[in-house]
Amino acid sequence: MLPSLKNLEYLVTLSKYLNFSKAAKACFVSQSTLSAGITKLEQDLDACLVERSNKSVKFTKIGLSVVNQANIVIHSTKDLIDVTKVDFFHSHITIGIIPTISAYLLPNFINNLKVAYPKLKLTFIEDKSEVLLKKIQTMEIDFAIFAFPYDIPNNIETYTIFKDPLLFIHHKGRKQSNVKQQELLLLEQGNCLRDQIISSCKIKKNQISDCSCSSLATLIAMVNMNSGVSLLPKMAIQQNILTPYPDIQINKNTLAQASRDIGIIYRKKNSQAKNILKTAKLIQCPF
Amino acid sequence: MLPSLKNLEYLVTLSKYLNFSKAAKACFVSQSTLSAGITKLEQDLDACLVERSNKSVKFTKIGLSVVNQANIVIHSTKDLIDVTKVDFFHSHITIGIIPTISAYLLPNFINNLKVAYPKLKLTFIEDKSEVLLKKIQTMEIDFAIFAFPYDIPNNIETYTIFKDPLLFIHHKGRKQSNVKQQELLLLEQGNCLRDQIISSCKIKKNQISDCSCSSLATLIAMVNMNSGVSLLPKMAIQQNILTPYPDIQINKNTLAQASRDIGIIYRKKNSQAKNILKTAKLIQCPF
DNA sequence: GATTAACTATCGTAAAATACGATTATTATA
DNA sequence: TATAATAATCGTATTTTACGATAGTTAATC
Repeated sequence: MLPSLKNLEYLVTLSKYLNFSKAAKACFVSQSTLSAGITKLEQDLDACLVERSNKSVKFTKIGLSVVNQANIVIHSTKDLIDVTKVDFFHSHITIGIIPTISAYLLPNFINNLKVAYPKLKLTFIEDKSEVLLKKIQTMEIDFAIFAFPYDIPNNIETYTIFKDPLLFIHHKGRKQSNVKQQELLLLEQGNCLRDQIISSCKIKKNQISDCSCSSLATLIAMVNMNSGVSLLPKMAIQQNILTPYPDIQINKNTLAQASRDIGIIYRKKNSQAKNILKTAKLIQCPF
Repeated sequence: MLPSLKNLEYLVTLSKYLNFSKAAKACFVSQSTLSAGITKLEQDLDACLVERSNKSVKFTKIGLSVVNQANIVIHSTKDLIDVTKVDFFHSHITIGIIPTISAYLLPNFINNLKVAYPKLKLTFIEDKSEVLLKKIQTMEIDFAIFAFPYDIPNNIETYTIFKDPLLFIHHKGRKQSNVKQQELLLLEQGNCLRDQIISSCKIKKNQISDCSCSSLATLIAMVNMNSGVSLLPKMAIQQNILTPYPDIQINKNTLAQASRDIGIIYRKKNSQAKNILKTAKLIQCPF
């Protein structure tokens, strides 16, 4: 039978004092308890560990080996407690982030993290909202930087940090102010920004162009060619994403008040929720 | 608080099955017991280890670390059980032996041991009976090869193997048959053979020579010079110890029936007593 | 939207382990 | 022979552990 840790501790203490009463005192138990513990241990291990007389306590060879091994067991158990005391800010965390945010937020965020929590090790995973959501569920990532609105399951918590306006962009040669049929360029299906633009601006289906882009860069290039109009997150524009395209104009009034929310998601049951929020507070609005 | 080994095993099993009911079955306990065990473990460690839902069991990072460390603890506990299962005949034992026996008995004994128990490692300690007795008490040696009679404390067990006759030796030029005053050469005080000769032969004090020897070799040399007479263990003579001394004669009749007993001593409480006796049975009478 | 199936948590009770204090037993020493 | 030191044992109280039954939760199905 497996020995109990407590009895192993009794044995180790006894090996130091070689006296049941003194060892018992050191273990904060009665002499009879320690005596019974040692006896129990010998039964569990089916071995004679200690030879007692009223004048001396002698450990057998096996007893001494058991003391050595017991020390290993006790120390590795204490290590086990240490393992649980790892501080979040001294550990390694994995953060998900969607591509339409990543480039505009991360540089500053990483910087802030390095300053605030220099021991925190980071891994970023950039993927679509849907994929990140799954990885949150499977605990592959600790939290994800998301854009809302997004349909969030109710075991996931959200925390919004700031509002990111979506600004109307078009070629400077374009004169009309309303969006024509098939004119609105959007990212591909499955990209949350696409859906957010549609819901935020009450877009009609027939206004959306047949052609869709897999990245903002492509989309901007197409607007620059006057293949259509679109909306861009303010944080992207702020990052001078339009500098190479002097022919694109930003119209702050058309489709006004369109916006998405930037924030994080994490599992409601995550025991590190507080620390995750502390971490998320270092995400800065770039404008 | 220190976690219990059992609960650690529950956790490790749970990490394999990721299902409380199945893990419980594998541990041969009820689902409620395993559930309570995991909860208790989390309390003991003051950490969230597992996130349960009706649909899945997920280990937290800390939970996974604890599983790893728990494996170490459990395995080192099982090693501890192995430690107690060390077979006497695969271990290292230390045997005491007195000098007046050593040379005549050991070569054969060691040979027998090597054949019977090839894995048994041996250390021999050669010293006076008194010293060996102390080392038996302190468990420095497992048993000792002794010559009797000897005053043995009653926590020590004796086991006699054979009788070793003590033979009268004298210079061949010597004519008389009784032992004169100051004629009997003996080993120094403290050597058990001295006392055994005195008690076995009812020697009178005035028969003992003033001169005493510290080894049998010296004693024989003195007999060879006709400085006195003495008694020699038969096992020594058998070993051709007298071959270099053709002037010494052995008188088998004088002081006849003088003898010592050869055997072993060991602590009564020694849990390996049976194996010690098995070992001792390989000590052979050399004649 | 009710039902089912697959889960884990919880509750009450029974059994087992553990602890304690007092006592007994042993033995070396004064 | 008495004393002092020490470990074992005994009876009782407490704590822990285990179990079965039940409740509670949630995703999937009808």
